[in-house]
Amino acid sequence: MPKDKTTLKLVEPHVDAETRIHDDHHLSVRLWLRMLACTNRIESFVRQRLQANFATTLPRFDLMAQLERAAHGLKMSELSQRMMVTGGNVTGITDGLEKEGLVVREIDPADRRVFRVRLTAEGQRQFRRMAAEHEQWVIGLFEGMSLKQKNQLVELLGELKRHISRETAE
Amino acid sequence: MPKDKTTLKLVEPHVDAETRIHDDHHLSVRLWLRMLACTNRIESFVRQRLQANFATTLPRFDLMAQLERAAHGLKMSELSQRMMVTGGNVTGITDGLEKEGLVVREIDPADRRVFRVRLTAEGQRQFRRMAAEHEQWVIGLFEGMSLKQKNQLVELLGELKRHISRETAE
DNA sequence: AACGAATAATTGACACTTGAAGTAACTCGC
DNA sequence: GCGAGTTACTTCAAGTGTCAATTATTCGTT
Repeated sequence: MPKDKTTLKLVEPHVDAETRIHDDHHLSVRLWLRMLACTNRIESFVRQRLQANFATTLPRFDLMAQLERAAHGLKMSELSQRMMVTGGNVTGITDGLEKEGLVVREIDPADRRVFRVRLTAEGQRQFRRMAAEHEQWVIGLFEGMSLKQKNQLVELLGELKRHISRETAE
Repeated sequence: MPKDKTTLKLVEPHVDAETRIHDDHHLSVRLWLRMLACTNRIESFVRQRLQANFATTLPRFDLMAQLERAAHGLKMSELSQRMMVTGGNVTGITDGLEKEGLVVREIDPADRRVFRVRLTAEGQRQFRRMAAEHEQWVIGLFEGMSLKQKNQLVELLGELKRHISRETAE
């Protein structure tokens, strides 16, 4: 596990992934890099807060978030799908959380290949504390946007997501 | 380096980071997770294409992209800023690219602490081939969106980026 | 000129991620 | 019931990423 203390210094905001753009680039590329820049900023902010306030990481938080709403736990493969990462990855993250007593692997009597992963009581407790703060961070980051702007963004991104799904489905 | 061949199988599109959302979540959190889902899809698409078509990776591509527009090369620290990653990271990626003869470290006579990193001729050639394709991939992914929608998104994300910069600047 | 502080880059420890290869368990058709 | 193919999970190597500590150099003050 990493350290408890983090400086929270963010990268210089004046120069970033988007700064490279010039007029000769196409709109789509500019859009993509701007989206990437926003996402990276938010993500790195959340990572640093999780590290500083809870000594944990985004993947761990993400895994616990998936489990929190699954009353009967999730299979490793379900976790892998929902987190959009490979199975080998889930194994490692689950190992870590299990070692700290935050989740457990339970054997599925119906199919002995399967593990059902569940939050422990302690895991529940910890996750709820983190989730509450996490929500406040996100709300804070989007605070400058009006309700209308946020709704527009949700709409447009929903549209984008549909198109991308088609494009990347082969 | 990983293998040349990639299956290009993307994660099942039916279940992803956003699927966890329910009505009781706040708009900002929903917005954030939707943005993250879009970005992750695009990023993983681009990664897989870079791997499959050029046997390279996104960080390498990113580093070369920074250098391409810098006639006199960039210092390691400048690369670090523009790529929004730490210095130690840049050292490693540069090592790899240098070993493959795509970039060179040149000593700065004015300040002997500094390396100026430049693309080699071979690096230039390779990058230009990759960049051309990369642009087509991105254009393809955003193809379903109208010009108006794309412009709206660029605008809204620009707004968001400004707000985030303020929030995360401490 | 010499000292201390600041800066540039590297290194090492650790975490996350992927893709490929391996093991165990299940399913289906015969 | 048995063999082939599939599925669930783990393991491994290589790359990416962070932070903290180290080394080398430069700058600013005295």
